[in-house]
Amino acid sequence: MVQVIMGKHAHSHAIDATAWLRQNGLRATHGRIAIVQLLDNSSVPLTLADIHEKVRAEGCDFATVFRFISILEEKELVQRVAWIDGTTRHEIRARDGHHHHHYLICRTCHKVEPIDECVVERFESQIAKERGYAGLSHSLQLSGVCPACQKPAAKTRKKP
Amino acid sequence: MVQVIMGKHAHSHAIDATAWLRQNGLRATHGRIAIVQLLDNSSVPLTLADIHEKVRAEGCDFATVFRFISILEEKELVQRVAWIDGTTRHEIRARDGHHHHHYLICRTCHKVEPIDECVVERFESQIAKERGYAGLSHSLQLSGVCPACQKPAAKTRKKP
DNA sequence: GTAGTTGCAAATTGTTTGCAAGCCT
DNA sequence: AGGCTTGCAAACAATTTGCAACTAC
Repeated sequence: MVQVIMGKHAHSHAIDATAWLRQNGLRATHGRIAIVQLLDNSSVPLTLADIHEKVRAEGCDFATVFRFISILEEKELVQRVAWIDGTTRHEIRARDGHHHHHYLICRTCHKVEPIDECVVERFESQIAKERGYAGLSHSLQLSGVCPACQKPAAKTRKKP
Repeated sequence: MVQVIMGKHAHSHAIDATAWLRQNGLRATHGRIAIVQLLDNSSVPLTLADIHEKVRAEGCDFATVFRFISILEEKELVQRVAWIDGTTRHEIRARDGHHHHHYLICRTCHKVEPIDECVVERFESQIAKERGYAGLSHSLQLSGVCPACQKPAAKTRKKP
């Protein structure tokens, strides 16, 4: 699991998961609705295990999480993120009023803070022009040791 | 495996792997020397499988690669990189005359080009100051479709 | 000599698939 | 009703560990 510090873009208005699914040509089942709501409410990318842990209460199997996330990624509604700790995570694509952002991760307690600014965008267009690449996208993660974990007997410390 | 375009920083002078190991308090065994030389010569991060493939000829087992890379990462001599395709890769940390760089990856043919400039560095110190993080490092990858792959019958195209 | 390191193989963990039963439209 | 979706369990793949033999110092 992942500790989260809510960024400015945490939003109180959940999307209507059922409508969203139908709009995208997907059947609205109990488990899928739970998964979509979870992704929509999370300000950080989640692993399949994270998602399963939260929706198993609804009787939603791991295989369902796996297959449904695969479908969402094929349709490019969800994006796969290679996390610095080697896990593969998944986040819903930017919706209205959300722009994409990056993450600051504590190497000790694994806390994740979203970073709103994106310094890379201008650089990206420059590279596109100089090297002739099309459809550029990027992935940026910063990691370091957070203030709490810099104190000797930090209580937040976790396993590698 | 990974296709590589050599960047300006490809270097002909290999480091003395044995000396480097001893300087860092590590025993210089046959397998370790081969692994260090390989990492030192590569201009892109490698997976454990990539490394094993190259050093198995020296009779070096996968478990040795796994454990030795873990040791190097604990000592922060090697850095782990979450690659865009979900694989975990490893690269030796910047040495004299090498500054760290980032990568531009073609989503079609998987070609990797190093990028020398780093736009993130100034931003990094700003974040360190604002949020009190120590020992910041970052990982940035750009991906897109290279000029060759934008042509209809691109011969360089590869499997996803 | 001795502590650290290795190869081998097994254990563990994570990912993916097949299939009969169930649910959405 | 009918096809898409699910849960379960098994298959497959990747990562990690135990241990006796070996090697560097």
